[in-house]
Formats: sequence, structure tokens, C-alpha cells
Amino acid sequence: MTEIEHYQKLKLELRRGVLILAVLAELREEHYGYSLRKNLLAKGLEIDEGTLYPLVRRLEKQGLLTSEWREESNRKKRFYKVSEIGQLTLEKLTQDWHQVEETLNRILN
Amino acid sequence: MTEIEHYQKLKLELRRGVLILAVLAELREEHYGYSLRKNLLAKGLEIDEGTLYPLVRRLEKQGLLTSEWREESNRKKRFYKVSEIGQLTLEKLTQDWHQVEETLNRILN
DNA sequence: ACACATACTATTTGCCATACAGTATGCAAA
DNA sequence: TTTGCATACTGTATGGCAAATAGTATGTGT
Repeated sequence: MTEIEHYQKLKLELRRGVLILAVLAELREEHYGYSLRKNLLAKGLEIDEGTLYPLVRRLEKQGLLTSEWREESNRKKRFYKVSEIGQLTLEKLTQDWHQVEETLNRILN
Repeated sequence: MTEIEHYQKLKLELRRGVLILAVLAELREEHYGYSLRKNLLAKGLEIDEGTLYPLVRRLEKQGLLTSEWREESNRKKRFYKVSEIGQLTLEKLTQDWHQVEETLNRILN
């Protein structure tokens, strides 16, 4: 493994925990998979389908969001939205995030 | 698994990628394992030994830091410090971090 | 004796990325 | 008009890696 590959891997690790939080936050408003992905991309977060779908699946299994098949524009799509528990979890995680942010920035100085 | 356990796990995920960056940053100055851990703790980042030691071992294997056994205060300790490559990687990752920070905060609003 | 200092490892668990694998719709060119 | 291509849209399998957990072990000062 080259240095560059190592670096890329570390960079991925950095994104990792953030994904869940981003998805939860974005799903305060209802989205289907594709639009969720596009929205996150527009805000600067690229996430592959093969990463996103298992992720929402996991979050749903944990009760943090709900999903429903519906037809829209002649197409069946699966719509996701945070549950109440998901909303609470999001709020707590947001606080945790700000703490992590502070701590790391303190260390980086 | 209960909701609380899920939450705790997510919180851990959030810390995850940050650890490497924190360790690299802290090792701009030389430390041995124990003092490294104490230092990070003092700055608000708790990290278990069982996490820290494999981590530094990994970073060393990747060439991001060097280590050396030395005696100090009648005790042999293993001292760690970032290498040149580690320093460069740290700088790049720091930029990446700030970008992640921006992106996530944008999504959270 | 006890607490603290110091270092290290094995196992378990879970997740992300990668790659693979589709269906359906609209539109343009042939 | 049908072939083909783009893009919308949704998933699954697996492999490798990493953090947490729960240990082992020795030394030192009080």
C-alpha cells in the first residue's frame, strides 16, 4: 500500500461517522433514496448508492426512520423520514458533534 | 439492542475518524503512550489503551510516525513522534477535516 | 497493600466501500 | 419504429478494517 492509498483511507475514516448524522438531518424532510443522495451531493457530501441504501436500511431497523413505498410521477419510490426517536437521537448527536468539533479543533491548534 | 445502545454506538462512530487526526496532531510533539493518552484526555478526548496502542502501531506501520524505546526517570518507555510523511498527511487531513466540518454544519442547519 | 504508571494483545462486532445486479422511463437516432 | 443510450431508481454480497471490550503483565512510589 502506498502513502497515497493510506491517506485516502484515513480521509474516508474521517467522513465515516458523519454520514449517519448527515442522513438523519436531511431526512427531517421526506426524501426518496435518489433525491436524498442528490441533495446531500448538492450540499457537498458525496455518498455512493451502495453506501446509502444499506445505511438507511440500518437506520430504519434501529427505529430511527420510517419508510414507505409510494407512487410519484408515474414511478414507485421508497420515501424515508426520521421517526420521533430519530429526531431525538439527531438532536443528541448534533450536540455530540459540536463537542467533537470543539475538542478536535482544540487539539489541532 | 435498545435505543440507548444504538445511540451510544452512533456516538462512537462519530468519534471514530477523529481519533487518527487527534493522535497525529498531538504527536507533533514527542510523547510516550501513557502521556499521549493523558494529554488527549486533558484536552477532552478520552481514548482507551486498547484503542490507542493498536492505533499508533498502525500509524507507525504506515510510516506516519516513528517510535523509539528510551529510558526516562528510571523507566523504559516507547516514544512516538510524527514522521515527515505524517506531518504532510496531517496537514492534508486537517484541510479535509475543515471541509467535512463545513459540509456537515451546512446540512445540519 | 495499594494505587498509579506503563505497555501490550485477542476477540468480537459492526460498518463502509466496492462491485455487482437489476427495473423502468424518456428520448434521439437509425 | 425499434434500437440504443442516458438517467432515474433500488437494491445485495462480501471483504477488509478498525474500535471497543476485556483482558495480561510489570514496575514504582507511599
